[in-house]
Amino acid sequence: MKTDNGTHIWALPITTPDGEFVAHYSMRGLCGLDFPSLGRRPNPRTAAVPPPPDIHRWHAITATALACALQGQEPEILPPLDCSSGTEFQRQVWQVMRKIRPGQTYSYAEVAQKVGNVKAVRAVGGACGANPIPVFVPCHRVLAADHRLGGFSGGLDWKRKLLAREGFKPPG
DNA sequence: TAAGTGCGTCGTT
DNA sequence: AACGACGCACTTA
Repeated sequence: MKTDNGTHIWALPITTPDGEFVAHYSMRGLCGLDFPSLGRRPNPRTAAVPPPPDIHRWHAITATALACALQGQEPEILPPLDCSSGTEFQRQVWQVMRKIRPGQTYSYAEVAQKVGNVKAVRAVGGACGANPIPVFVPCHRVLAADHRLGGFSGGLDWKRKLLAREGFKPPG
């Protein structure tokens, strides 16, 4: 597969107890993660170009890290993350999210404050939705100010599930 | 309390 | 110029 700028992207599956995720890699690192699709499963054999050794190595790390994260634990090591698809603002937001520990949550407003633009609350929501690497860039730990869930591009069920596995207690 | 409306504000397309 | 994974103030029931 290729992107518009001609860069190769490799898609490799990861089987977990929660279904088959798909990890996407550029030469720079992990650049995307898809939740299990309930539809037809992708065929990993359709890659036109065989993945370079680096990517095999990263993929092994990703698989381990994902298994760990799905149990609510913080992975010891991650593959390099390629966030180059994002704008400057989005990368700032994603960077802030990466500092949120499992079970800890921020509000969209708090993230906006962390990036130094308290008024960009709604834009933060947009940046969360544009996050290409959910789970590892934990946008599921960003909630509405009233502690409701807000949204989740992967589906609110996943947001609930990920938070629950981290021990987060939703307000009664 | 709960639910609904209106609006400011910002980044992205 | 239009649209949101927001947040707040402010009605209504």
